Amino acid sequence: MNAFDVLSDPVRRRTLELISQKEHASGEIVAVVEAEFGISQSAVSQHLRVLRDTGFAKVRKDGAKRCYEIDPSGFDDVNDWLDQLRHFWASKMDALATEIERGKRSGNST
Amino acid sequence: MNAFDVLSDPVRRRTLELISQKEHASGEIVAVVEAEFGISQSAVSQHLRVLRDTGFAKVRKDGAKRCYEIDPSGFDDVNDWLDQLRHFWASKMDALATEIERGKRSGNST
DNA sequence: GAATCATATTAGTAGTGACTAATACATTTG
DNA sequence: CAAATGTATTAGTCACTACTAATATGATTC
Repeated sequence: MNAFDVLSDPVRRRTLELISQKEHASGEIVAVVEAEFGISQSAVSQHLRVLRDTGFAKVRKDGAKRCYEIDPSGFDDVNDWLDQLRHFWASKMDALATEIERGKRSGNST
Repeated sequence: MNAFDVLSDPVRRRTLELISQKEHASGEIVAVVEAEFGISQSAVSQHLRVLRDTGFAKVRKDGAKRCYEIDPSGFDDVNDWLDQLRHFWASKMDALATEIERGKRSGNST
């Protein structure tokens, strides 16, 4: 499964949101996702496996618990691809400057 | 279909690569994708529809031809989500500075 | 060491979406 | 207009993946 497929699942995106803020035990993730999506512990565990296997999450053992934290390396392919696209259209589209700058800066000196 | 689902398909990603560089007629896209992926005109047309419907591509009529160009607005959700995640882990992870700066130093939205 | 807690794995199922084949629609050309 | 070109749509099929239920594994507690 490639990086884009990983991010295409809403449960995995929510999980990444959680572990990007701070490390979370599997059980904590299960609690949140179970509440929000209504799926089982098993399902969450399978998603966590995907995140591990694809380099989006790292695990640490803490007794019987498994603590998950985000692993940015999983995003490399996605970032690279998006950057590549932006490179092309940024060099062509000017009327899009607003679009592109949106959310980055509120004033520029050009 | 949401933005992440759109990007999870390799044919659609390839199509976005093509039309991000310059406008292309449907037939040109079909030619490339048919060669690289071995799928039919119909399949490509269905992918183009998805890209239109989700704000990733804009179409212009040119006689019987349909010219597709990229529409950056489709990427907004993806960019926002990725930015949000980066915001959190950026405040925590330091060894990642390189990763984060890459793509920002050019002044583009990420 | 049995019971319990925390998580992972496995087998089987169902829904989604990507595909083909056929056809429709729209435009250009003879 | 008829034929040809260019693209879109539709119906049906198949593969994939997310899910549940059941079970396994592994750590903690009594």
